[in-house]
Amino acid sequence: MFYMSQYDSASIERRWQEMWKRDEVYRFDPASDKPVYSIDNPPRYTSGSLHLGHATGYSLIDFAARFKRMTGHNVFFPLCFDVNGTPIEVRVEKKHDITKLDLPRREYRQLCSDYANGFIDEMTHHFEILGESMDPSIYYQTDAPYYRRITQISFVELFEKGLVYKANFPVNWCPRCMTALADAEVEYRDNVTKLNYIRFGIEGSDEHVTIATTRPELLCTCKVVAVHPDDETKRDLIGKRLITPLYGRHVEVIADPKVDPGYGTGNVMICTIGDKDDLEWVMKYHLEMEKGIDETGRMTELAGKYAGMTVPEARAAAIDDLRARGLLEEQEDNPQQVSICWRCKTAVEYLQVPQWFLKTTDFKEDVLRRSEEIRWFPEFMKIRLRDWTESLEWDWVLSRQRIFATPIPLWECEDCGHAVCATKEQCYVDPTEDAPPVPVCPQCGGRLIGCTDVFDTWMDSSGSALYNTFWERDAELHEKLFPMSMRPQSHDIIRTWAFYSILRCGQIAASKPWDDIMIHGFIMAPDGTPMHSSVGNVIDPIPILEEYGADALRYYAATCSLGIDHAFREKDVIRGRRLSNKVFNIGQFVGRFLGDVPEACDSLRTADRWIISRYSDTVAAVTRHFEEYQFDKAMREVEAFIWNDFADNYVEMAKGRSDEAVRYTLGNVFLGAVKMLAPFMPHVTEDIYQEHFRKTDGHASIHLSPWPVPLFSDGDALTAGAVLAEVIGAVRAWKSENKLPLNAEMRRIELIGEAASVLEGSEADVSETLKARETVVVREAELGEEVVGVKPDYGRLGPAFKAQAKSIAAALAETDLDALRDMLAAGAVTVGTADGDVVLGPEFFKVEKRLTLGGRAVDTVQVGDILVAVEL
RNA sequence: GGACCCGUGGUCUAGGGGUUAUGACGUCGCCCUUACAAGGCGAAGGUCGCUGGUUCAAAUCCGGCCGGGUCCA
Repeated sequence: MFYMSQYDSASIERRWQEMWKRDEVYRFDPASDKPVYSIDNPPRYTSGSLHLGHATGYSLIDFAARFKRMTGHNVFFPLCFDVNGTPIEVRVEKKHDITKLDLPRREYRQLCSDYANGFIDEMTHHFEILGESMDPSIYYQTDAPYYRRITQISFVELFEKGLVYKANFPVNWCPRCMTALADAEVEYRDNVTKLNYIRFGIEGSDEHVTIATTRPELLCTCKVVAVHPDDETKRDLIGKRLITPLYGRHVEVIADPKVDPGYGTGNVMICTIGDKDDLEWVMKYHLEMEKGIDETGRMTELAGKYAGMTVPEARAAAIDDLRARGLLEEQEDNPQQVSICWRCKTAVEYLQVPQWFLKTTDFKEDVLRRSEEIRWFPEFMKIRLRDWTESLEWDWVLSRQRIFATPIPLWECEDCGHAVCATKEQCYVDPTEDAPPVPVCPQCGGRLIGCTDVFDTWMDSSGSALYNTFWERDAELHEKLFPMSMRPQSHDIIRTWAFYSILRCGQIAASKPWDDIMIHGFIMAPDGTPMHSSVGNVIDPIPILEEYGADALRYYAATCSLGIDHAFREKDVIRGRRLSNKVFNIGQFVGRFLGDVPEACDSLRTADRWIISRYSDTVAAVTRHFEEYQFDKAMREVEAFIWNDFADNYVEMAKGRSDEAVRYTLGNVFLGAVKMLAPFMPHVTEDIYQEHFRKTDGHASIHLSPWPVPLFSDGDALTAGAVLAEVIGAVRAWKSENKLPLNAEMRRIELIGEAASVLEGSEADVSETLKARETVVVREAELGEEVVGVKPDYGRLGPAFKAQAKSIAAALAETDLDALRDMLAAGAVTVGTADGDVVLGPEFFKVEKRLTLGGRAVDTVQVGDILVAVEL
């Protein structure tokens, strides 16, 4: 027979990937009676290139999917893509050098759609070569009418429940994208700007007041000036009126405790509006809102001579004019954090624009309660959701003034502003093209105009648990599938995807969206810093995949524990490749024994009972780790078992055997071990299964075969096996120290002492493994027993004597070895402490003995209480 | 500024009250052994960030400090 000595990942992986696809191995069966395990899989954003973070993240999800499939579940794991939103628009605008105003909506949308859809085939292929077991039979993409229909229907329900309202309210506005942004879409960037000290005249006087501001261009909307009420030096100012420079407007001075007297001059000009503090004051004092900046980020007519300038231009011009008139006293550097758009990084302004809102703040308690019903992995990530939820002050701005997203299914009356919502039956509907459900306004008979706003893309995303469970598509299936089993996602989108999903499933279905949520971290560059294309440290996973194989990359993914970020470690991929190779080679060797594996066996040796017990304990531990999404622990456990216990120890002992017991043991243990590895390394395990086990185990794929169950765990065998491994290890070390090859022949091994009796029956295993002609177990030889050490067992003393343990330990430390030895030989040790004498039985001591063998020309190795005599 | 996570041999990492601290990578030595040299066996290498406290007992629990990270203001 021809054996490949090296595992060739490339050809083997391709072969099984093709088989899985052809045979639809991962197909979800809607008609099945098996318990469902459903995954609210993150639709991959159609941005093209595969990032190492995606490769790792989706592999973690795949581990859960494959495990659940093998434990008898009907797994729902959709192949899906997120095709929506501003990032695609940004790229398309860049590519074609256009803005959203340059093209009819339909054409603009088509450009985006073509661009994004062009990536889908390649991205699907990426999932396949990573071995992800997503099911194309339940495919979806978020820009499709069938998906958008669900988003719209859910909106119709919310609208009908009175949870949607339109308000003229200041929102975060991105002047580049020309759209409103939710708080969650705003990022912050450190920036240094100038703090400008500007003179305001005092009404009816020649004197002036100096005010420090970073935004002189907003002088045109200055409504009021505030000082701190406890600021003695400014008490006289309160109630007076000041004259704004450049504009000559008269504004009142008020006292407000929110003013920081230490910042600038302690005088604050309040404009409508520059930042969140302004906004707070606007609300508190009901200031009239004036719009100094328009939707494109340019100054309005209010700004007078600066009208039409961009914000930075206007700021520079205003400073020049102030300086020219002697109104600018000084400038100093002012570090600040500027709000920026998370998509395009443009500075965000607060603008008052009519927007559609979903009531959110009323549901904070609701979200918190439901998040308690969900099992979080890791648990501490729940705190992030709680903190975010509790800190929310505003409702969710649903509307965006963009194009490539789901249209808001509303029409508004041209005359009275009354809003008409689409009917559920109409959806999917595009109000910019389709007719409203009623011909004219039901209130005044006016003409209805289709809404041109679209939804925030989180409105689509947060409905994935509803879409996946056939909500409004198939009532019976929905009942069966909802809530879903598990949501996997990264920690950065807890405040968005997780939060909005919980919110909306609560509002629409009065339920949590899923039972479990699994949060993974990011993959960082090898030095631990984030990967950014601008830094040039992005690692492309494809060459890694080609060099080491998908199973090796997946091994790396398995080492990434949940919840925290991980630097990429190529050495772990290399380790993964070694493990693939190792397992493949074990398969080559063990395969020789697998022709005839007995159904049962009653002639098991100690070594067999040992490895079966170790195997059974491993199955139990690994299963538990999988249930808790602790893939790193599961992987470590499986790897250590296969490599150390099974290959290094058991297989070495089995080499000289061919009996029924060894065939039974190798067959069962190896099959189960390979199955435990299958979720992590689907290719090499499939290869071994197809080669050696398919006929006997009887399943078309290892991934459709049942998860292993423990056989038995025999405490005595575990102890004996550990001793056996220790003895073998000690003799190997002895050979190594004596510069002997491992396979050096030995005449005789004698295992001496009471403790050696556990190895009775394992003599052949010792001989065969260590190349000894003979091994004997002897309870008594001409032995001398010498106690070389007596140590108090603090692990027993502590619990037994509690507070007294310290003085006992101190007294024992002063007692010499000979005295302890003599007292122990007599049965008990008496020590004097401050509280009187204490009598300690032998159970409180760890006695180190050395056995001696008189008069024989042999080398001896001590293994615990066993003396190993080796004779070459 | 707040919340959360993390500081463990040269590097990365496990362990979350019990006295001999896990493993990987790297280093060194030996070995081509009826699968695997991309392997096996063995060795060296750590006062578990610092500092108080709780406890009979702390890498582990608590407080403070230092350092790194993430999310948010």
